Amino acid sequence: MHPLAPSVKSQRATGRVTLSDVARAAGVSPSTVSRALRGERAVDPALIERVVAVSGKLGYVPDPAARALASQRSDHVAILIPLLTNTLFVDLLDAAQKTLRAAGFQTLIGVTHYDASEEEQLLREQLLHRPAGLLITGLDHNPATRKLMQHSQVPRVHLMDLPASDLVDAPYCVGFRQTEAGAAISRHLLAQGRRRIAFAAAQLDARVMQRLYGWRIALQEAGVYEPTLEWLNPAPSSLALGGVLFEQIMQQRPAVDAVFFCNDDLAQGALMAALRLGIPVPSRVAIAGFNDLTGSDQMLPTLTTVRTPRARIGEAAAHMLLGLMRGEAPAQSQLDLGFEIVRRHST
Amino acid sequence: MHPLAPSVKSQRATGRVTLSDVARAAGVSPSTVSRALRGERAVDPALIERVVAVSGKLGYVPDPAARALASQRSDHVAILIPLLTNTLFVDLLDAAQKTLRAAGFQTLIGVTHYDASEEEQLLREQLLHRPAGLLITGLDHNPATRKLMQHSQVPRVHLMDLPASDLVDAPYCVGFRQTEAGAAISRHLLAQGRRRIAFAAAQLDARVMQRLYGWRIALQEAGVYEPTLEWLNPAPSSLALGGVLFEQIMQQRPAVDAVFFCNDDLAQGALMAALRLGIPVPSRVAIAGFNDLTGSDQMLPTLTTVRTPRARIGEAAAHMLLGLMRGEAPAQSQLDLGFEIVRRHST
DNA sequence: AAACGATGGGATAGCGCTATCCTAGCCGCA
DNA sequence: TGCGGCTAGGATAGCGCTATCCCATCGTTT
Repeated sequence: MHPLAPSVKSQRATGRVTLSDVARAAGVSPSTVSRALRGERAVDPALIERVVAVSGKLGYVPDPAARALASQRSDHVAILIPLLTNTLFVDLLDAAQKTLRAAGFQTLIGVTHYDASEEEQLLREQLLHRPAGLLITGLDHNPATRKLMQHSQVPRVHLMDLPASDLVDAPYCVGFRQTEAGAAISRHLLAQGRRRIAFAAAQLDARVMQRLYGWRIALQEAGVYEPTLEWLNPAPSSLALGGVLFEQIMQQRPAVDAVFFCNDDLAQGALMAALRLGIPVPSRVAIAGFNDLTGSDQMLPTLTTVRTPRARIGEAAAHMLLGLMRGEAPAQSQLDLGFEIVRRHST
Repeated sequence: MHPLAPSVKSQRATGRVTLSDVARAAGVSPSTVSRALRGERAVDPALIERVVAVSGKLGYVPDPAARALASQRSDHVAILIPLLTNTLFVDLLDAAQKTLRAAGFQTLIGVTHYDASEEEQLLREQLLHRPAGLLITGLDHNPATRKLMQHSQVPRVHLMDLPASDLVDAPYCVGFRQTEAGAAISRHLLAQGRRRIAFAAAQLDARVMQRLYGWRIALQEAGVYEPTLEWLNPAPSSLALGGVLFEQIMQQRPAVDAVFFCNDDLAQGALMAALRLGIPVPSRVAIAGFNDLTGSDQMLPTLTTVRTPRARIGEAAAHMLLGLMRGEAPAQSQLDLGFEIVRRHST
């Protein structure tokens, strides 16, 4: 064989098929292969075809580490969510991950456990990998976290939450109006003739507080607002806690004729407690939840709740992020996907 | 300033503090910094101290991409689990992730949705990133997946499952004996005087089938095994399906006096269905579940089940993997963490 | 006709590390 | 005294890409 026509496969120590191997086999320069494969700049269509064919034949797969090192940008997308035990976030995550994977991105998942400093630490670790994008739950973050995001210049989309008003420098976000949803379900209870409507919540994150505000607004509008009907517990949300809260409310405020729980797991726990205690729902007291989680349609009675479009939020946010990563400006920086009152038998 | 004593910070285009910067500032070679920081080979303790101090002062953080490219090994650990909607796997994941993070590893999570070819595809994508280790659920994988694992030489630990017998070439795994657990809960039902015990299952993965075998063994031992009492449904497991299965069983086999559901969500759905249908539990029929998931202690009646040590499995598997990645051989290649029958009021 | 920008290709210098080889110094031993 | 083996540091060649600069070839303009 002619010395200037080496064999197709290089004899690298690692045995990996590299971009140079493809270039040599296709008879073009590495630059051209790189450009052809990434669709960067203009490349002769015939060359693109040849390069693609050759790289397929050789089984060439780009090395993410080399790419990240050279371009200062990886194929990772960082995702920060509070919990994995709330199926809400799992649905969100699943949808986002699916969309991102299809576009060739790997997701780095960070679970903050509703802890701002853990969030900061996780973000810091994720940013080391120079993620191409960031999906982060909520809009409230500690100053260090905000600074990290600002400084890193990584395209990002916030999930679940929308800013109160249309600020000029508001970040990109996809979600729905938590306050309105809280008000809507409260108005539903009011429409059922309920007047002493309690609000019970745990895990008092920003979104829960917005639901509280919505409840307040609806009750104030109806002239039945009473501050002592707020049951706020900072502990993590759970079925058991829902039962406890419900029992407390019934004991301390027997006149309450409806309870709006900020999350379905609490409401489900309350329904179980009602069964246990023999308190008829909804005749004696109506119960409403939030999120329409798994099992809410299986309760006895079935649970009236607010269906939140978390899967669609995950997908839409991922799409918006993909656009941002390509350098496109999204049609709108805030995407409101709404919510839906699901009327069942508990109200 | 003397030309041979350049300023501490190099003027890289990226502005990043690099290992060379640290080396220059500490007056040693890059090799020494690299070794000192990684604890590789023997380095003079005084030098280590100096290097650590300097790198701290400069705010040096190693670049994972450069490291991965040079060493052919990243700081990622790939994790493959079937679902995120089953809290079982969430607990597993949370524990594993926590342990791995503490050791400086990033986790790449892949959700297979119980699909062998999706598992293969996910693994393929994850292997591109040259993970330092792999945690994978179960022991049953398609040939391509097995080949990928074999060929990649990535240290790995299998989760939840243990091989039937102590094979010589069995992979490392941490879990418990699913068959024994299935037999144990069945024996518990037998001990309660139940004789017509049905087995109801969905999402028929390998572990569910092992529980079925356990149930068969226990019932055969007691001489009450009957093949027609097996209710196997390949659909995904859910509360709703549990209710449907329970109703079918009660309708078609009214003499059944106990049902062992392969997962708690099915059992919970059955309990709700029983309430709805007015079928007294456990007096008319006992109900047992598996995994002791969230809410099982809140049911009416509370659900007897098998508590599985998934958090401990996640943690132990992560520790075992950390050892393997350091090149250590674990004390035992199979770690059985057992299970526990939780007797509550449904049996 | 000369000058010009636009187009599409190639050459090459890094990106920031680790792995490998090399070497100076030291000890122990014959 | 000499020599071999060990120890602990340095020098340097990659790892596999991308970004940048450069250049030849066009077609277009004044």
